[in-house]
Amino acid sequence: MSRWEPGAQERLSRAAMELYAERGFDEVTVAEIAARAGLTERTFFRHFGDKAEMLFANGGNFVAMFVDAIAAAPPGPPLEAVTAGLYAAAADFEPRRPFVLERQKIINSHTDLMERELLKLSALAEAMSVALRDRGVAEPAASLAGWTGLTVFHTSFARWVAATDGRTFESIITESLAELKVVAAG
Amino acid sequence: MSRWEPGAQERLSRAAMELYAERGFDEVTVAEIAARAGLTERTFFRHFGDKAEMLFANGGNFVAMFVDAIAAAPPGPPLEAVTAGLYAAAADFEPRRPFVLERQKIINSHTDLMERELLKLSALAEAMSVALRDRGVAEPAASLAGWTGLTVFHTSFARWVAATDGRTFESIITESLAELKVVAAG
DNA sequence: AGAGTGATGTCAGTTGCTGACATTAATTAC
DNA sequence: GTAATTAATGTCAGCAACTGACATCACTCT
Repeated sequence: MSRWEPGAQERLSRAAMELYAERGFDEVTVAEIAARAGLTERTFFRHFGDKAEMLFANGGNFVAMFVDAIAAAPPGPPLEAVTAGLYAAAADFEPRRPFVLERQKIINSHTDLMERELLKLSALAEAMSVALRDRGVAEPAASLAGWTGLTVFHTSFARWVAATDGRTFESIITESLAELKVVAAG
Repeated sequence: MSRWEPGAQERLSRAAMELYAERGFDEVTVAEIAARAGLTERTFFRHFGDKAEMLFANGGNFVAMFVDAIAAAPPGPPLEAVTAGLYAAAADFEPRRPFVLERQKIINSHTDLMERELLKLSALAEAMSVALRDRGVAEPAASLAGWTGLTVFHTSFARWVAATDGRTFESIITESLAELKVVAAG
């Protein structure tokens, strides 16, 4: 037993998600989030660097999924290793669809949050590029493949979020990859 | 003759660039920028939406260059229209290299500025996608080509900025495009 | 028992940013 | 030619994000 209710970070996350969904990101103050979590504004900033960060706090796992899949992929062309990462992500997202949609609705409704998301996505592209270089892929191929992976992920994700027909993320990625090869061939 | 010195926006831009370069983005207050420009903090925010925006204020022209080049490109595969946009941008950047490098140094030194830059770049990718759809390119090919254009631009730009051997932006783009085709072929 | 640790609270302060209203040269309306 | 309007700026008051310094106190280690 500790002096305070445990799980402060979790409570802050929940409170923030609820309030953002109820009233919109910039209609909610940090003090309100903290109050609903039974904590103080100052404590909020000890757990999250800023007001937006809580929506991206588990970004490390996200990147690791891609990187691990790339590292574990059998030898072959870089885009195939990246593809392994894409499928790993799709498998992770698919069962969490309701949560992911809710979160994305919040993000898409506010520019600051979109900025932050793009920063995280660019970090993903760079991490994939590094993972490819670790497999011996030279520049500029590694960076191009990393960013191409991001292109496929990002456009496929948008289609998956918008889909109303229950299509799987995986099938959208498969289609996008095929289409990309046609487009890139010029 | 008007009541005040003309060119307030220009003065604010210059003052900000100087101060950001001298002391770093977040060591400079808006009040200081305004004072150096002979204006008031309140006036600063009438010209620029926020402290970062001045570094991206001419982003409209930038996007327009790509979009116009895509619209004007002869009929052909989408990636060739995008390529026309890339070369147009390279021609625009090349003679302004010293300024571009200085600006990029500031941006790369601060996360908030990188976020904003990525937002502008994603707007570029979306604008290119729209321009391609206007030429009759279907989805998802249009989005994939637009974001692939961004991939080539962004990675080539980074190499051009880092280059110490005086290589031209155009030659880097040509090389990146060739490499991209190899990578995407899988 | 005493010392130390770690998560939280308290408080005061800076700064980005906004709304409401005032000012006044230049312009336009009559 | 005077009056009304406009446009760019100034003044002032205030909110909310974020930070640093220091206090608290259950728990743990020695």
